[in-house]
Amino acid sequence: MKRLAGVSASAKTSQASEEPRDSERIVGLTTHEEVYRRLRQQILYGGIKPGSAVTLRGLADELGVSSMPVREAVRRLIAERALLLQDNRRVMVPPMTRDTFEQILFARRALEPELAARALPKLTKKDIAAIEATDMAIDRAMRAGDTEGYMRANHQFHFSIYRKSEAWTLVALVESIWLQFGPFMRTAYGRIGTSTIEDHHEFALAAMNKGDVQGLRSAIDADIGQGMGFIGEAILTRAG
Amino acid sequence: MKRLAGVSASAKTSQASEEPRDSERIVGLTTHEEVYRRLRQQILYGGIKPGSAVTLRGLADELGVSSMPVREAVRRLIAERALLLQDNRRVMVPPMTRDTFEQILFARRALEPELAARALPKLTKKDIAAIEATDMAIDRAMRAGDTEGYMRANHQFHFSIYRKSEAWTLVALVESIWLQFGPFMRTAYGRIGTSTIEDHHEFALAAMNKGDVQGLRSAIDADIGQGMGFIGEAILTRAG
DNA sequence: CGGCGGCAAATGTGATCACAATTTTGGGTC
DNA sequence: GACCCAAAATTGTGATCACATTTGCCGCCG
Repeated sequence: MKRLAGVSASAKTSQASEEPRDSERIVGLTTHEEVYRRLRQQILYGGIKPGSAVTLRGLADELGVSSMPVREAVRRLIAERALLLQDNRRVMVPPMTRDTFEQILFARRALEPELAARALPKLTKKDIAAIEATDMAIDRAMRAGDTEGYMRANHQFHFSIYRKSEAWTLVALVESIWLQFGPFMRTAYGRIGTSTIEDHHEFALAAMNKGDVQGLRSAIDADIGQGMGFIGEAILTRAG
Repeated sequence: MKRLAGVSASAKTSQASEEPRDSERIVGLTTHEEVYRRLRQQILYGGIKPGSAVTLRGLADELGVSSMPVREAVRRLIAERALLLQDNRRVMVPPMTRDTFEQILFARRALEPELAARALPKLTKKDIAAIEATDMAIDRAMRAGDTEGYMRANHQFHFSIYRKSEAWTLVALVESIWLQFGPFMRTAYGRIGTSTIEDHHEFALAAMNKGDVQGLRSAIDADIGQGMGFIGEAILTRAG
């Protein structure tokens, strides 16, 4: 088995050879790891709508693997709170509530500025240049109205900074938090559009170039508050 | 199969009243859920030493279940960072490093005082009385040198407060953090003994009785700083 | 006596089957 | 036409088997 090669997000897959192609034996990725990463991306960038259900056999058929790796990947995502195991033992993308949203906002402001501050002394000129390039990609996606591209680039912008802190324990906490509001973010942007977004990345980049720790903290905090407030108002006015 | 506790619930009807310990609503327990909770307790209260390896078949034989539920439980604990999947694909209790320890300390101080503050307005007289009783259990365990009893009671003291906040997203984050330093804490206390512990629970209780939010925040923060600093110095001086 | 190679045991991973519980569906009654 | 109940399909859970990789042990050769 182990097809899974180039299956696109929600599109129906084209029939491929059932032979296990060992072309990518270079990376020692297990099947459930691949399934995990694929599902994770779909959730993180809004490929699956909040409230929609996922089934083990459904995912297994879609990805061309047995249900075994899917079970492990789904179990892992449930533990990370990216998926929700209901009392019926059915699995769904968790719907967002006002309470959850507010707590996520608090946790982000408590952790992410700190991560940025820890990363700052370790950022090289090349790192900052790469981050600036990512920021330009964000602008391009925003102007093009490419919601998924925006979300990917925005995620990369933040975590290419945070990862430089090498504070893996805190980074893992923040990654788990992002997984929880990903689908929700997509819904918000999909409804409002990306053209009206105005982030604080310029201030963050300026602070990075100056080595201004406190300025970077403030910029990240402001970016979180602005972006989350933006999408928070956009959706939580109807249900939460 | 499904031995596990001498109770062979045939999964047909909901067997009630099995575990009076952690009072959670346990009705439709699956096998992997039972395995998960058992492993979780062992890790949280130091039943397994940091660095020691666990094997799927070993746990399965020990608990009298097949490897299937163990795989799911272990996968879940890996996702929660309570266990570590090494490159060899072997699973172990993560060893503590100075960096990880410092990040856990930061995250605890960032989140737990807030949880306590959110819980305070929802605490009834009866809740506070129960928390005081738990604190007395802590003292008893401390004087008796009962390390595991102390850890259980201390865990209960903190989380019986935090859970009252009903901020489940934040509580989940903090639970994940506790899972990560549990084994380590046990090692420290086992080496030093519990008789020298001096927590700030009295101050916390006083603040709760007065409804003093800021005082409660400070007490929890001090309790974290003191306790973590204590065990931090105790061990990280040798390796980390 | 110590390093080295190879063979057996142990282990993680994936697939498949069986079963219980839930959901869905279809037909029949009022 | 609405409601209800039974049968069928769907789904999650657990067990077992097969296989590749890793670990550990033991003897061999230097």
